[in-house]
Amino acid sequence: MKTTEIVLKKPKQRKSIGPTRSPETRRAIVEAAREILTSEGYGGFTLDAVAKRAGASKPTIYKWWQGKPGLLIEIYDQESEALLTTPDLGSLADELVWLIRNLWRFWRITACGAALRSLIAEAQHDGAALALVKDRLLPQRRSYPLSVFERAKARGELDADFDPTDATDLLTAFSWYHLVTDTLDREKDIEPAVAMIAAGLRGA
Amino acid sequence: MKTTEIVLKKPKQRKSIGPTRSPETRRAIVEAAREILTSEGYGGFTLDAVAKRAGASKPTIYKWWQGKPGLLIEIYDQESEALLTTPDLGSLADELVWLIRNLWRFWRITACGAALRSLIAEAQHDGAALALVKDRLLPQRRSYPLSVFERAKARGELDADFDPTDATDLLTAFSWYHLVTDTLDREKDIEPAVAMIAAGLRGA
Amino acid sequence: MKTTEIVLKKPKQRKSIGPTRSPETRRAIVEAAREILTSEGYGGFTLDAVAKRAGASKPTIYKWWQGKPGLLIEIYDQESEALLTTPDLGSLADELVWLIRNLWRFWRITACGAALRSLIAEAQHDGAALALVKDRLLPQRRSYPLSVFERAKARGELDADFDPTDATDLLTAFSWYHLVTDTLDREKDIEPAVAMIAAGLRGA
Amino acid sequence: MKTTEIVLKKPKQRKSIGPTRSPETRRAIVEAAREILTSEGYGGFTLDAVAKRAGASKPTIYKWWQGKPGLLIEIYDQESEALLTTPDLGSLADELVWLIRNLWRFWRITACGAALRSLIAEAQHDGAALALVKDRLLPQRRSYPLSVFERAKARGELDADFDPTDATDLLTAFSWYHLVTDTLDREKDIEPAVAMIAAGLRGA
DNA sequence: ATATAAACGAGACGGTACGTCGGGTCTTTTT
DNA sequence: AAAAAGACCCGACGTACCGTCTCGTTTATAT
Repeated sequence: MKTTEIVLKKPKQRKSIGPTRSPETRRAIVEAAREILTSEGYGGFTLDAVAKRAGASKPTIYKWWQGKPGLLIEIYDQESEALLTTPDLGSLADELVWLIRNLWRFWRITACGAALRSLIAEAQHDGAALALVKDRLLPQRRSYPLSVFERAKARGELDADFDPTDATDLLTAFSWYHLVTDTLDREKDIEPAVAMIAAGLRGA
Repeated sequence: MKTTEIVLKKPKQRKSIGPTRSPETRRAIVEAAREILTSEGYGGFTLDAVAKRAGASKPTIYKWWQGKPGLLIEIYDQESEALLTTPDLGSLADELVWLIRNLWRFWRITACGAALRSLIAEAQHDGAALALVKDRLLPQRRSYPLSVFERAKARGELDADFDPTDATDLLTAFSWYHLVTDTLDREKDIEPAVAMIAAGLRGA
Repeated sequence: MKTTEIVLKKPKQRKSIGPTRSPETRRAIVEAAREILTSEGYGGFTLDAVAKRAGASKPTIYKWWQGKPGLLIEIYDQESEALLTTPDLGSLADELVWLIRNLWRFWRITACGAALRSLIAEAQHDGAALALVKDRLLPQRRSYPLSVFERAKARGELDADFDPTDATDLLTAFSWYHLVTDTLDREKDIEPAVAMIAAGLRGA
Repeated sequence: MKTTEIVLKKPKQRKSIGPTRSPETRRAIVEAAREILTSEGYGGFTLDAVAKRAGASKPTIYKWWQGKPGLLIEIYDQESEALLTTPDLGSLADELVWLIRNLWRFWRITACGAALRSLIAEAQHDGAALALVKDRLLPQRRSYPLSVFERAKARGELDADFDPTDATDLLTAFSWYHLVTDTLDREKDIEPAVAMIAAGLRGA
């Protein structure tokens, strides 16, 4: 995935603001990383490129984010604030479909899809990246569908003591699978999969 | 992931055997790749290392396999011949559990787990690798659980016209998820997941 | 000196004609070598390219010409038959100027200039090439101006026992210098140099 | 020209000394290049070898010297400081003989002979190398015999308005010819050639 | 006021791997 | 017996990122 050199804007030079971390530099780096990730994907996402675009220096990036994975995590964290809460649609299955479709669209539109793909790729050869994914990303992601399951319990679709962990993992696996095979646009696959899982939950 | 240089055996030099592809060289290269993948993982899997260990030349590798992804696919193809057929265990759920457990063990024991992890990683920045995965690997893998579903149909657990595609993809997603998060040893996760899916299938 | 792939004509495939050297193959190889040398220069003159263009195989080239230098020598030998004999111009200096100008033009027009440049380049790291140049090329080249010196003796411009070796070497050096610095078009440099040498010869 | 691997000393690792070019690295690279050139000649002079011996990295070499020709030029420049000034010997011819003999010895003893041979070889297929030779090397070399000609003018051997360019080029050609034919040890050839040229100069 | 300490841009640097090119050798097959 | 074909190893090429290491500058804080 060779990428052409695209320089959208000349970053203005920042200087030290004394012995405190510069929020401006921090913002510029994350922003540059996000832009590169969006426009070039994982292939063009090198720290050299990020530093250059941000008008920052590589040591600064390594100091605060340790490396690629840390920076990617921060991007994911920041941007995932924008993930919408699932509305009450009357049934567990409908809400799960909505939730996953929303997640996929979020991944496609924001830099988070590319960030997560990159993280998964890194994690295959970098133990630290894998640890970050497991310790920082997954717990957070597990909380995303919690309200949906709570509502289903209130509705009586699920037992009150139902543990959503396994179901959540299965849904995550399903979404990751479409992410890494670059098939997030196949939204029609969502319904059958959710139907299968939802039926399983009811039956359980 | 710095790795120490491990040279197990000095490969003898091969010469050309005329205007035909040397099966010995081919074997040596695949074997070397498999060994490196097993002992070093994706991090140490460089074509330089493979060529050196195989006593082969990089141009030969690029000529016949085009690059890393092609070589990885071949390893996976070759080795996956050893995947066992699932025995008749009396129920769909039991057989699916057995099948997935067997797949995970196969991934852990052979080089195929590392190969698939590497392929998935490559596919995140290399379109050609992604295409290989989707066109060469996935179709083949979809056929793996076919006999299990056929038996379930014969048993009456599933309708005769049941299409196993969605269920297979979900099981694949589940396995890939554990692969890329390096949690193939959590076999206890298999049963709940399969139970959910199997219940969904019955309910459908 | 990156060169674009130029294939002027598709060489027809020749087959073995039995236990005799094929004159057609020989011709095709030399011709292909000459063409590449002319159009691409030393930079594009690889045996792979020659073999491909000639529709021949590298082993055939190595068998009959041993390698690049041998092939280059043959090209030079063949083509240098076309070098004109210097006419009687009435004076040694005039004839030497004519001779050198003719040589330079010959180098520029035919493949021999490029061939000699290539040979000189090869000879800087390849002892065999150097030996070929000294043993096969130089003696032959020394004979080129002989008739001019003979005429000068007859005319009385030189003593009867004059040995032209040193003068010839100096003229050769002068021409090689312009060859390797790619300044064979500076014909105006010829006269002053020859004047200097001719005056020296008279004075001697 | 297969060469045996000779490692005389294990180079100590250098680190960056900040955003300034490290003179130590520079020195180490030039030194390594010089050593390889001296011991192996042009045949063994690869940038891989230079980098390895210098304990430097190839990118550093390419960054500062662009490639082989640039490095060769620097070696020549640095080392040619050691060229001796020709003493007053009373006659132009004697001084020219002394000068050329000194040059040849200098070429034989230092790495400059090999460097110049390499440069000439490179220049036959690399336009940039040729340009370097013509623009950086030749002008400098033309100045070498200037003082000799000046003394000859003072002595009255030459007219005050004599332009030494042609004579210098002829002498350069003569020396290059012996360099590329690896006959720098034939010092007895110097006198006749110089005699011819000197006589020509007087006669002019 | 002044010294200290931290943050930062800059970019050099060693290192590893990349993917490619050309050289020279080997063996099978064809004539 | 000779040639065509092409596979093969080797070594070098020039480039891309990686992660680290100063340097010099700037500024808030501690003296």
